[in-house]
Amino acid sequence: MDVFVAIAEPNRRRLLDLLAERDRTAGELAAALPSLTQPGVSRHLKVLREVGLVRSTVKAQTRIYSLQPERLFELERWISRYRQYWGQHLDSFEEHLRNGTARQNQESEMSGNSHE
Amino acid sequence: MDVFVAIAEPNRRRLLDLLAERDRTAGELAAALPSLTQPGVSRHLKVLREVGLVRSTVKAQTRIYSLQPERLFELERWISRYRQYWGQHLDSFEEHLRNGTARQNQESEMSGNSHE
DNA sequence: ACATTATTTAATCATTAAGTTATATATAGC
DNA sequence: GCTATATATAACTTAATGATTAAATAATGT
Repeated sequence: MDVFVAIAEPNRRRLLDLLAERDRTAGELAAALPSLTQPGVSRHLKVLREVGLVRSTVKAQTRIYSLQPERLFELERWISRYRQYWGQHLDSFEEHLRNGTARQNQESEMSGNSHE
Repeated sequence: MDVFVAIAEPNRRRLLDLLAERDRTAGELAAALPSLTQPGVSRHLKVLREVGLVRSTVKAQTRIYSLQPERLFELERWISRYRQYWGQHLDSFEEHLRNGTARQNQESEMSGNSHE
């Protein structure tokens, strides 16, 4: 699995966000995601470990997880190409986003000029 | 499907990259991804359309695709939180990435200090 | 109207992902 | 050594993804 797939899962993004604040034990992380069972969280943590986005160290019976942000840079590098599109007028862009967020599937297809 | 899942697929990232250069017809895009069949590319384009990352307009029998970068801003907003981690020393960070890219699964688990 | 070109949609199949419960592992404290 | 606690792994099920081939749709040129 690669970084892009790893962060596609919202629970895993949430886990990373929590670890960006501070290190936490697996138990704390599991408790922070009440929509999942403990083994479920553990499996997401395993994915994050395997992809190199987090690291864990054993402390007594607990495992302390910490963020390993290096590989997020791949994402940064990819998105940087598109930064030109907002870059300048960030504010109006964010507003545009907020307005346009409703109409998803526009299927514009405004048809050519053949029969009119 | 959301933006994060949409860009998790490498062919779809490639399609966006191609459209970042310039508008292209569906045929040109299909030809640019020789590892996929034409219907396969068409389906990826459909995903990108539905998620709002591209738009298509009919021109004669061809469909011209163009990038619709707005929704990529969601990704930008998420990653921006992590930008603090490289931000300053970008160069050394990229090098670190290059070096560390081999050892993926570190499973550090350096075990506690109980039996030593 | 017919053949051709460009593209999408449908049907199908294999693979992968994610969730669940039950179980295993490992450490701590008595 | 036994029990409790913390966490991971296994086994299993279900759902989603992506690829393929075949067929449908739409516009063009004759």
